Amino acid sequence: MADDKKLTTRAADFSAWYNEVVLRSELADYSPVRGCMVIRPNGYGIWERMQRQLDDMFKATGHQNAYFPLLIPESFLQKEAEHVEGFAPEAAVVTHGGGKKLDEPLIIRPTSETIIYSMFAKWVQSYRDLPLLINQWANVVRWEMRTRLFLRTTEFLWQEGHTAHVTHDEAEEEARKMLGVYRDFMEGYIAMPVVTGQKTEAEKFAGALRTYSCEAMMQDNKALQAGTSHNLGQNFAKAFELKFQSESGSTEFAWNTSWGVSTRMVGGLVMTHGDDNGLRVPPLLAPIELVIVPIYKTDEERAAVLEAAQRIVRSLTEWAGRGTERIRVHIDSREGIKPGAKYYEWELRGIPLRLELGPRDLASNQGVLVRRDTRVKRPISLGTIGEDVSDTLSVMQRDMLAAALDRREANSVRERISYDHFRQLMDGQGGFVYAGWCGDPACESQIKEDTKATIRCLPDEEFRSADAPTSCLKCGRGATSEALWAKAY
RNA sequence: CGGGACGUAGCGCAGCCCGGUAGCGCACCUGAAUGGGGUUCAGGGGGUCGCGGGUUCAAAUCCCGCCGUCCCGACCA
Repeated sequence: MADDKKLTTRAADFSAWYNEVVLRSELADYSPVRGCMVIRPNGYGIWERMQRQLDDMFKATGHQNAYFPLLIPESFLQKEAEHVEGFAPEAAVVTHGGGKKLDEPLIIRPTSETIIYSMFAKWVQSYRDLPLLINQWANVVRWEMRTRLFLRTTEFLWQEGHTAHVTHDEAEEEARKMLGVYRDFMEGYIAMPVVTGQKTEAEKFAGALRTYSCEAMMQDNKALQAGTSHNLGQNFAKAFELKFQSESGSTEFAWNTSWGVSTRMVGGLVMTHGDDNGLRVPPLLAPIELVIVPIYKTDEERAAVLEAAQRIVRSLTEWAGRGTERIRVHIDSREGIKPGAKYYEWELRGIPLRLELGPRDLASNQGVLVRRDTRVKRPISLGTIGEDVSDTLSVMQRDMLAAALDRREANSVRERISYDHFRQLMDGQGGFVYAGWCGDPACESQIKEDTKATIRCLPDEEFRSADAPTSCLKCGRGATSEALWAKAY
């Protein structure tokens, strides 16, 4: 496994620290193909748990899974003007098949609006066929200039929801509802607090009427767009003739939404919770919640400790205090590796809890439980280990969210500051700045040019300042809205 | 695509300036001891020196070309 004993510290260089944690905790590796990563079992285990939870949430809100083709005819992409402009530059194109040049090139999907709405058009005739609520788990390809493990890879795994509705308001409600589902998941499972809000015209999805997003703050104070939800209006319905007959007999175009989250969330997890000892995985997403490290000298002790460890595993997996969701536990019984080396290894991989178990413990029917987030050690009785472990995991899940929230608020600026002060801030420590905006795209792009900061979103009411800003951060004219400014990934 | 750095064992690097038997640390394999926070000793395996060409008696080293990676910009879930 890892060769160097210590991790580069975050303070020195966040990027180097991030890459090192991802590689050394065995979440992912570089692949032979430019910009594509290999997701290793440790990373895929976390993604799998994210998938399972989100999938349950999508089903609970009435959605069904389906699957659409990887290859999309080039002409499909061109049917929606803004969409092709946004995605053509980063398209990967298949030009040959069966040894012959294709009449029409095929695009490897960068997103599936076009192919999906072309099918929706066949499936929908009447208002009675609506709403149509579909989700797809898939891989997509976007040929980005620069890539970064999990955050921006050429190929990535994601989920894209696509729906069709009778009215604008119903589509709007759907887009909003799914944004809320994302927020619940990110805060409840990744323990990563987010600010929700609407994207500006400059930042919205190519082809959307309106885009909403979840914005999280990483430990270097930069923003990560962790999920988006779009009200597509009738743009794609018109491009693909997705029409239906209304109750009154008229022919109408449907209203669509699309929404997605990706393997980028794994990167967000690392940059939200990692520390100088490696990764920290929130318990609800950890493939293994508790690792037992046996300690022994003699063969007899080894036999006794391993036997006790197996008893604990049985009692934990049979413990029904969490209903059908059993505690995920692993015994590290590898020989020839000292316990201390195992501690470091499991800490690097971010496993939430460790149980140290040796002859001294067995004598008193206890073990030493160590939390990954705080690294605090505590003796626990083996008699009530199910309750104890389960409770500790719940506390950790809450504590990790609270810590991330505290950090975000400590690095957010809500006082009205001058543009000079803002530039200084963005040049130095960064962070989230809430400030007025006149609504003029010229101010928006000038600020981006000056500072590299962008409007992450126009925050939803819950996140807005108590005293609404009255003037624009840049030009001083009257503010039409409050904007969240930050440098972003 | 512009600016910078780099490519030598699985990983991290030295060697290159000044050409002459390819090295070090970690990891890996074998054996013994060790074992409550990164064990120790002994032995061992593993390399087309990114690729192609040139100069030379001789190239990891000098010259030319190409490819790739990373960092900084423009693009982005």
